[in-house]
Amino acid sequence: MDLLELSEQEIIRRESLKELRSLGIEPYPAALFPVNTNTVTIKDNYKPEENNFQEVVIAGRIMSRRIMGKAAFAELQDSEGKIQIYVNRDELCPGEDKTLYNTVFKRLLDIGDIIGVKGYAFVTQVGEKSIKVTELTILSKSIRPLPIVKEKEGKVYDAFTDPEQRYRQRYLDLIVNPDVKDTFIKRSKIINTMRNMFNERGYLEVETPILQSIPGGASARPFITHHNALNIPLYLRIANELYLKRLIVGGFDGVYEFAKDFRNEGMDRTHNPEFTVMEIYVAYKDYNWMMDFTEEMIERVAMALHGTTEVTVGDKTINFKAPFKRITMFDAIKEHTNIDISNMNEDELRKTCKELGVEIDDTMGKGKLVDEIFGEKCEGNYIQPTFITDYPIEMSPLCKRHRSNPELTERFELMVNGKELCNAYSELNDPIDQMGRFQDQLKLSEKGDDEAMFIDTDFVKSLEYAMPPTSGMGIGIDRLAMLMTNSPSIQDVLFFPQMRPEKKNDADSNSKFLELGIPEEWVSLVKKAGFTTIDKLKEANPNKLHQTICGLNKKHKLELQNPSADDVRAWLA
RNA sequence: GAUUCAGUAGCUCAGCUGGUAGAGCACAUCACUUUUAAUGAUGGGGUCCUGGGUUCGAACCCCAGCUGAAUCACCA
Repeated sequence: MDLLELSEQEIIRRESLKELRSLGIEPYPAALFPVNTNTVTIKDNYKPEENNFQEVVIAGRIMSRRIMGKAAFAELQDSEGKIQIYVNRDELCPGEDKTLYNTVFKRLLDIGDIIGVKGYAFVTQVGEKSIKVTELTILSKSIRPLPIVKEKEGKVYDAFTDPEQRYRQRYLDLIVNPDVKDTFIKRSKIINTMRNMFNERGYLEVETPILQSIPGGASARPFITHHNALNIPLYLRIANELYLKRLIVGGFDGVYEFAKDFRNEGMDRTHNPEFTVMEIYVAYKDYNWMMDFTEEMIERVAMALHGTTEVTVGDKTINFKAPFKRITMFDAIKEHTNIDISNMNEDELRKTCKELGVEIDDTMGKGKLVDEIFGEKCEGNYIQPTFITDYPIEMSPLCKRHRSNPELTERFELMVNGKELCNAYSELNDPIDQMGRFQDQLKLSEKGDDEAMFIDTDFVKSLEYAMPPTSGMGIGIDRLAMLMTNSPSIQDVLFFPQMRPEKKNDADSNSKFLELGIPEEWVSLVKKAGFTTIDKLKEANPNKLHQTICGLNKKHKLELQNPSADDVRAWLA
């Protein structure tokens, strides 16, 4: 790294690093550090009258410092929280040599450094539980300044808020914005709660292929890649449904997977190109059973996270207490439009869409028309958890026909806060019907629907060996996490949301500058002056370049022998 | 994809009608033994996102681009 590319603060920290080493202190020691407790345990359990926590060893990052002469306070942050430490010169350095306090602690350490301390708990005059430090070890020196966030009485000053920096440098976000950590701890708890419930019931957690030669199980545009050895295209999965159902054919009674799926579509507040879905399939069940199972699961998640079924989401309170409201799709449309579409044919549906002002196009079949009406007129109204049931058959090519109406399917979606959260079926296990439905998808595809499903003949073959009656359910984990943590954007529940790559530094390599006869020690100065490429340099005014780089030499006290104006002209010739 | 807004010091942000680049925190030096957004004094720190244009003169006006955000559209 070129010193001239660094800010003043970074240079000072690098010099501190050298000075530490010259004092015989390794800023990145190899040995373990024997931590015996943590900040929050001390804060929660220290009682001065019990005189406990009198030999504590903790480690963490220095988040603030208040130095006054022979005494200093600092805040140490570990994975659990923060605690104040008190460093007194004569307690840290009982002998004659006060270097560790005067030089190392006061001057060479910075906010952001990771240190270990040994000491004992006490309460300061203003009543704050603190650790008096008797030994101090540098564990890792930070050479880049951290964003400084200050806080007083719950009010945050100079918060680190720029979304671009927060997402690109999530580690900084986690260090300085403690609530962020909490969101991800909750996310993990959601998954664990679900996993525990499934395991209690004896269902098996499985893994299925992410690279698939036919991207099946959903309607979406896939990412495509290439396998060199096989010389075939492979797709990143858009769903894992067809593989999990093969496992039910294979004889497992319950299988589930927390899966990353990938869809090559737009990105916005609720869509990331890769996202997490949990899908579960249980043999000998139907979608009515699955509704009971789903509401129990979600209620349990809410209780595990919040200790109550009521969760605040934006300006709304959502109650996840089971049972949830259940309504058929046709009844939902009737409720919100006063129109009964249950007996309409395709032309009548088109007419109805026009009357309702729902935008449609010629590629849409009957199912898609119904879906459009629902999406436009109903979906947003279901704030409290609501099961929408019995979808038209055209929209659900993997779902079993309704037991009492062959135009419909035994399908439900769970709507919460106006958005779809779960999708579930009594799974289609009639292989001949399944093949016919795939062929209908092919027709839709020929009609221009670029999201119609591919035919997976191997999956149909598996059904021909007989799959037990099965119910399956999928739930978007990111969206569930958004609801349960009151996060308005999917980016807030993904550690590393997809971002456009940062623009590249287009500087030419130093060797190209050397070829022009520029001495090595001057190349970085030329770049610092703004001439980062040879092309830019060729257009430079030699006199101005000469003055600029000589100025930089002086300014940064590099004490190089200045080149003559003729030398500079020769570089540009 | 459309529209709007934003990009200035390590961080958060000012910057008037176009006239020498500003503050707080952070950093450096000094003072200070229980502070807590510590304090006081002094000081250093800038590719004003990038590239063009207009102008005697651009952080500011115009054009193009990059990145992000919001709204809408698309999308199980």
